Amino acid sequence: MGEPWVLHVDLDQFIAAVEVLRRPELAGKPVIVGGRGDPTERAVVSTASYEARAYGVGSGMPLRIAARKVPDAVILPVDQEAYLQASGEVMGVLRSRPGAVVQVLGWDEAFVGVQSSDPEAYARQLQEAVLEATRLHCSVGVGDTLVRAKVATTFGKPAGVFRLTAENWLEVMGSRPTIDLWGVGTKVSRRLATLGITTVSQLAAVDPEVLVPEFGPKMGPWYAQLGRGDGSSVVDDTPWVARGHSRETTFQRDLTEPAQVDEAVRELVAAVLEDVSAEGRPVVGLTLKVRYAPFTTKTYARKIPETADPAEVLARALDLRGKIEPDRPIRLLGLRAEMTMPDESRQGHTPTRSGW
DNA sequence: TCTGGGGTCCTAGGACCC
DNA sequence: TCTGGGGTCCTAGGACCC
Repeated sequence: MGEPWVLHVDLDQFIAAVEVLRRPELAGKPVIVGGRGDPTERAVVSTASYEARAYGVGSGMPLRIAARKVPDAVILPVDQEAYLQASGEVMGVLRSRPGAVVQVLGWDEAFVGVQSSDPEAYARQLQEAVLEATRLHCSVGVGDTLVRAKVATTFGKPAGVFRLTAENWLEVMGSRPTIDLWGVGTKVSRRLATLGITTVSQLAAVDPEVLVPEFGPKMGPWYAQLGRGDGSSVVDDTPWVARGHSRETTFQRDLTEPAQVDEAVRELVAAVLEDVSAEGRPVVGLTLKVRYAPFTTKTYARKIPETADPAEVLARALDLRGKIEPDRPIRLLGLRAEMTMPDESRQGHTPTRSGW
């Protein structure tokens, strides 16, 4: 049987790889996938192939900039259906592995809980199975906690296997900046730096209570634990149930007319309602997030009486829309509509931060 | 260079109740 | 007349991830 291990499986350049599979002539070329595939539009890069990354292109970069960096790149539109299909096949392979408990984290990654006396061998067999069934390569992190397995994958890329446990965590991660941790971004790493904490080993050594005044009672101790790589090692395969749904758009040209804003709200609300109704669940909360030019965000939120009636939800949303700066000129860059569903209707688990 | 779109969770502060 | 302190709910705003 062996001891319990957490494996973290991450597909290599997933979206670009799926595109190359159906267009073999793109193999070896710089491929960039983003937006509608038009670099003159406001959009960003979803994924770049390794060939394109060599030019300094990465996810999140404006498509316009990416196109300038790689003049002969092949730029393709995002095709969610195709990625969802491929993702489903990969997850199916993972679930068919002996003794595997699979917790899906996104299109292209999952935790796999196993009992094994040779987790590296298990990981390589898993890679071979995925490759044979889908022709996609993946990297695998092996760990004694979820956090360590997740971070380990970085060192396994591409197509490799890497193990991180309590034993080698500090040796491998100790001198690295805190931003390399899963859950620490630019803002938090900067705030940690003001406390004199810049490396993982410094974070690992800190008294959790010291972080409470800066980050609060939950997040403070959580960051200290993250520095040590500690935490849960339970892989939970309970089906995931969404807490809410949302839609967001960025306008190719800023909106300035109230009627345009009305129309945009109607469209977004209708789109979110489709997702919610597809699950047959009611709505209990509405949020409109407005991106005003130049780059300030405002949030307008309302609890509403539980309802599954689309007309009712739309009416409440239009009422909320009335709060969008009625008394000053409008310049809207983007808009997001969110709906939340009741907690009671959730049966599955959520991969919460505190549950890591 | 100028920043997508879909999610999750945490925190602060005000309102209200006892 | 002046005013404590705890609990809970709600709204707004942030931060992070893929």
